[in-house]
Amino acid sequence: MRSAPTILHLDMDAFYASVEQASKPSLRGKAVIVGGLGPRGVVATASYEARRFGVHSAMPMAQARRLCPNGACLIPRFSLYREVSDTVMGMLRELSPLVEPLSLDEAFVDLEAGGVAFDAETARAVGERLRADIAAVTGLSGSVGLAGSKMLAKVASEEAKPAGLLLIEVGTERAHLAPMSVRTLPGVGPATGEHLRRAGITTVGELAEAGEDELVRMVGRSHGVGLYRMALGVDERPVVAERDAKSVSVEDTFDVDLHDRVRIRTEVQRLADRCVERLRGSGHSGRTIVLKVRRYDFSTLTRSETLRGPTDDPAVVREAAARLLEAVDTTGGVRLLGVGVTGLADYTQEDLFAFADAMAARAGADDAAAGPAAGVGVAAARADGVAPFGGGSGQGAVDADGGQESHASGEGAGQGPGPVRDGGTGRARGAQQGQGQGAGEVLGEAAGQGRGAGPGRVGSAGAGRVAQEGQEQGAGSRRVGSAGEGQTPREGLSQGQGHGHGQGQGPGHVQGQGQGQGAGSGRVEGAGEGQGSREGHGHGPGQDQVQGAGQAGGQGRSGGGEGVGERSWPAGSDVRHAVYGPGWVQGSGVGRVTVRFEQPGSEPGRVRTFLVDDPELEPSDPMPLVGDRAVGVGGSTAPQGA
DNA sequence: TCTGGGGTCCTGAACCAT
DNA sequence: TCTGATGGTTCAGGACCC
Repeated sequence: MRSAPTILHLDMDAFYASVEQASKPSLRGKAVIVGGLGPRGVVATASYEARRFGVHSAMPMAQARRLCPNGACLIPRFSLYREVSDTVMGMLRELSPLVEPLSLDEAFVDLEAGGVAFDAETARAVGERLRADIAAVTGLSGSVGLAGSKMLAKVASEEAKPAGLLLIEVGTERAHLAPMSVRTLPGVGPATGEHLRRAGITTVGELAEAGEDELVRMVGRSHGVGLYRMALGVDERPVVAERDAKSVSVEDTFDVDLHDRVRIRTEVQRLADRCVERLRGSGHSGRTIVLKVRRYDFSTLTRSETLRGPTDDPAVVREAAARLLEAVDTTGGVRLLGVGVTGLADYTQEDLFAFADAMAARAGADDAAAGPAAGVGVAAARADGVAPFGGGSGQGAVDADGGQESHASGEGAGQGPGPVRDGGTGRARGAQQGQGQGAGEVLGEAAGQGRGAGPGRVGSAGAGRVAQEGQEQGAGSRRVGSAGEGQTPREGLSQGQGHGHGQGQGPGHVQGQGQGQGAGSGRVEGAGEGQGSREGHGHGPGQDQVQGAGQAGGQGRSGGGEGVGERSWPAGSDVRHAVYGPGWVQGSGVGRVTVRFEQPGSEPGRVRTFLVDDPELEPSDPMPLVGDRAVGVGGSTAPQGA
């Protein structure tokens, strides 16, 4: 505990909602609710105007709408919040090198380390000036807490909200905390709070009186000791500028529970890929793979597996996640799936051991796959045209995915020296030929042709070529790989057809062409390693969007069955109209979208309604917020007239 | 009215090695 | 060889935070 209140905690007021109000003049002074708009969405932040109706964060969005029917419900725009946050954090770093961000809207600053404050008076002056500077630069308000420790500084900023500053003098901590609820203390949530309440402890003062031994007995050693010290106002934790990430994870909650085991398996594969993308993006590899499953009754379970060494190989993570899923009972339905990686290392090593482990786990298939070979592989393809693994390799007929259901099929053939790897069969060396159903991953020196359904990966390492072509017939919104032939009955919209053709060549270099035909709204995205290009066009009432580079397979994400061929315009998202300029979506439905044309700094703008497929209306990047030091977003420059 | 997403930290059980 | 103590690691789950 230091002798002067020189630890500053900044907490931006209703951050996401305030950013929305700053960037949308017509919302200033109005109730704004930011959060997920789907059937299972929850409130991330509500403006103070909305809070007066009882809306608060973590509340189901449906409930928030009932409480505040006239509030503007908007999806979060994290890229914009991040930009604003970066600006604010930059201002904090001008005060001190020791800035510890806790989230986009919150941070500790050690003013003493920055040499800008050594006593209560100078600390208060710095805090006031900071609040004014933030308001001038971003147009937003923040609350500041000042104290001799992090815990007290945070308590102070919470008390100062909204738009205030509170300084807790050193020496007064215990008296200041004593009458406050135990829930004020960090680490005391609903469970611990209830636990303490049942023991007759509701205030911090009562917590201090209970004594350390009693608290340890009640909530365990670590928590009990920490709680007791906090109750006395003792917190020696330093402000730490950089903290290493300990894990990376992605998770998705589904609008409706998933029952189809094949679909669940594919979602896990997709999450694993996204997780690895993030893992690589952060420059990490990781050793422990974690699968998270939340079931229909909201019970959550996790399963994890620790590899012999860290990996950032998507195939290894996919396979580990798939193995973990096998041990989970999903009957009854699944509402959330997640894949994470922990035990991070900031280096990437060739994950040969882990790969060998993964292969060994598929012993049966391995036997068939070793050695110079000419063979046939069969990978399962799913009902919606997605094959988690695929391709063909090895000798003899193999089932690449343990014999799962196959409703769609394709063919793949490869030739040439070098390993061909797929999800289910292990490796083979030498001249090879394979035929597989589904789309998959072919690595190695290979030349061949493949046809398969669903997203997969076709890449070749080394000198070789992979050519593929295929056709797909699918229905409704779907995930579409580049190549394939199959019939893909789908849940959701069940009409429509699509055909895709792809061709690719060369190591890490794939060129493709796509054709789309039909009434399904589809979206095809190629996520790419290497280089390449794909083209696509569509016919009929629906439209396929094709984007992509590199891998011929790629990943696609469906639009979600909102109707045939319709573009989606989530409320709050930014758009630009060829005639009226920049604006934001106020609402959409029954084939129409309502847009308000305004921007930060302008007067509240006019509202116009368009058909959802109006060709003059395009999604766009957020506009910058304010002033000279305004946050630039998405490469935008000065505001442009509407 | 039905509960997001991305994290961190802690605890206890099980297992293994010494 | 068996048994018990001890400590490290892994795994699963819970609580909490923003």
